[in-house]
Amino acid sequence: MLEKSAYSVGSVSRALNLVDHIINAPHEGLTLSEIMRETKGSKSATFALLRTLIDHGYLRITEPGPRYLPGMALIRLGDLASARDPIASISRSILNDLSVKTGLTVRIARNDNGYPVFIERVDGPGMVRFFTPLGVRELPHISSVGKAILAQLPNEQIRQIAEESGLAARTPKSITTVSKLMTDIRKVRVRGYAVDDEEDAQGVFCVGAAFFDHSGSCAGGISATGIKTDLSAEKVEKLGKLVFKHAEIITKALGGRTKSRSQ
Amino acid sequence: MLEKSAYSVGSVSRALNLVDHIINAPHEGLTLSEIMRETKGSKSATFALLRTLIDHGYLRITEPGPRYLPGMALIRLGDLASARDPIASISRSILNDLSVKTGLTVRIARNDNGYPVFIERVDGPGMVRFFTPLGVRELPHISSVGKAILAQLPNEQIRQIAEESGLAARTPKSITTVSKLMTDIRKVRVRGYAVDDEEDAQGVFCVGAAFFDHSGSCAGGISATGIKTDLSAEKVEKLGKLVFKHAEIITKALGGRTKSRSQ
DNA sequence: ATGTCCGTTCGGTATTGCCGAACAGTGTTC
DNA sequence: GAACACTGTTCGGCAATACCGAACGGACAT
Repeated sequence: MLEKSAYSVGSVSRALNLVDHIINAPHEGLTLSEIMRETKGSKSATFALLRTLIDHGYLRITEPGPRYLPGMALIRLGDLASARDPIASISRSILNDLSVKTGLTVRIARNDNGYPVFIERVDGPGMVRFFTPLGVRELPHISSVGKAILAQLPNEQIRQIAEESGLAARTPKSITTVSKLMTDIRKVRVRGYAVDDEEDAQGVFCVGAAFFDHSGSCAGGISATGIKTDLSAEKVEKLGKLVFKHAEIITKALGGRTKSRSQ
Repeated sequence: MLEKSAYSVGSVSRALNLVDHIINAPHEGLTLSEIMRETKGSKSATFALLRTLIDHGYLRITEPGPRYLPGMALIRLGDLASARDPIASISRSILNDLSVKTGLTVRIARNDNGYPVFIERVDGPGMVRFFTPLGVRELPHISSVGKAILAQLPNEQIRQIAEESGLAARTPKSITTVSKLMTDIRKVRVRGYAVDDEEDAQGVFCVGAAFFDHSGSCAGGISATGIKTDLSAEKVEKLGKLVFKHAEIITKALGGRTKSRSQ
C-alpha cells in the first residue's frame, strides 16, 4: 500500500496496488470478493479495475470459478525492461560465464544512490533456489554487492546512508555498527571485492565486486552466492579475484573505466 | 493502443498505454512533451499519470533533463510472475540443462488456447541473441512449439485456429496453406517433436515438443533454436529426441501424464 | 534581449469513476 | 428439493476527481 504523492491519479494508483496485491497472493489466485475485502474497495469498482488490468494482460483469470492471477504482460514487460537496461543486457552472458565457472548463483545489481537493486540472476546448477527478488532496493550493509558499492563512495556518504537505512541485523554475524561497517569497507577497498560471511542468511556466503560506467562512477556490482561448506580463506580469495575480474569485464563492456579515485 | 472493453477504467487504461509506449521507445527515454504528443493527451494529465507510474516504480526518470524510462518494478513484477508460474519455475533448471547439452537457445511456451506464449528463455553460449520477446501470443504455425502444441489438438480445432490467426508467411519456407499445415502436423504426431526449418526466419531452425499437465492436456511446449549450419537429417532427429525427452521431464515435474489420446 | 522549448503548478468544469442495490449463476446445507 | 449463502455481473445516479488550459519559471539557442 503505497503513499500517494502530489499529482497522483487515484484510480491508477489503486489499480497498481491491486497488481501488487495479486502477485503476493497464493498460487491459486484470488477471487474478486477476497480482493475487494482485502483492499477495502467496493465490489463494482474493483471489478472495473481488474477488468482493465486483464484487458492489458497485467492479470489473467482462471477458468472455472474466476480467480485472478498475474498475467503474461508482466513477464513481457519484465523481459523488455531487462533487455532495454544496458547493464542487465550487456552482462547477461558474463553472469552465465561466471556461474558456469564457479557453480554458484550469480547476481548483478544496479547502484541506486548507494543502494543495490538486483536486476538479473543466474542460478547455479542444482542450486538451492534461495529466494532473491529482483527489482527491489536492498539494504546496503547486508550483502556483498551492497558493501562493494558502498566502498566506492566517500566515507561521509557511507555514514549518511548507514544512518538513513539503519543497520538492521539478519543473523548474529550481521554488521550493526557504523565502525564495524567502516573497517569492513576499508578491507573491501584494499582487496577489490567484498565478502558477506553469513551476514544475510545463516550458512550462506557471498562475494561481490563493483563495476563502473564511462564516467568512472560505480554503476553497480556483481556477486556470487553459495552455501558455506568448507570455505577456506584461500578459496574465498580465489573466488574474490575471479568475481573482481568479471566485474572488470562488465566495466569494459559498459565502455567504462575503473574508478578515478574522485575522493 | 488497446481497444477498451466494457467496464474499463479510462485513466488506468491510459496509464498502462503509457507504460507500453515508453518500453517501446529508444534507450535514452522520452520526454514528457514527446509522450504527450505521441499519445495525444494533455500535458498536465499525462504528467499526473507519469508521476503515478513513477511512484509505483513502473517508470523512472533520468537525472538531468527529465526523460522517462522503464522502472525497476517491471523487472520485479516480471521476476515474481515468472517465479509464481508453475510451468516457468519448475522448468527453469530443465531449460538450462538442455541449453548446456545442445549449446542452443532454449525456450518454453505456455499453451494459451492453442497459441504459444513464450514465458522463459535460456540463451546458448555465445548465441546470436536473435530477438524473441516473452509474454506475447505468437502465431502457432510459424514456430516449432506452436506446431507441437497444435498437434495435440483435434484436427477440427487446428483448422479453426489456422483460420482465425491466418497463415502469414515470414520466409519463403513458411507454411501458408491449411493442407500443408496438416501434413506437417501429422509428421509431428508420428515423431513426437516438431521442426521449424527456416519457416520463421532465414537461416534459423528450431525443434520443439509439447508437455502435459495432470489432466493430460497440453500445457505448453519446449524448443531449441539455432543457426542452420550443416543440419543433417540425423542430427535433427537426435536433437528432436533430446527435446522430446526434456519435454517428458517437464511433464513429470508438473505431475502430468502423457497425452491420453482424448480424441 | 528575445525567442522557443521544456517541466511544473493551479483552479474550474464536466467527465467519469465510484457506490449501492438488484440480478444471476453455483454449490452447500438442512 | 427449497432455502440459503456465497459468488460474479450489470446498471442508474450522484459527486468526487481526473482532465483541461492557461500561466509560471527555468534552460538553452538564436
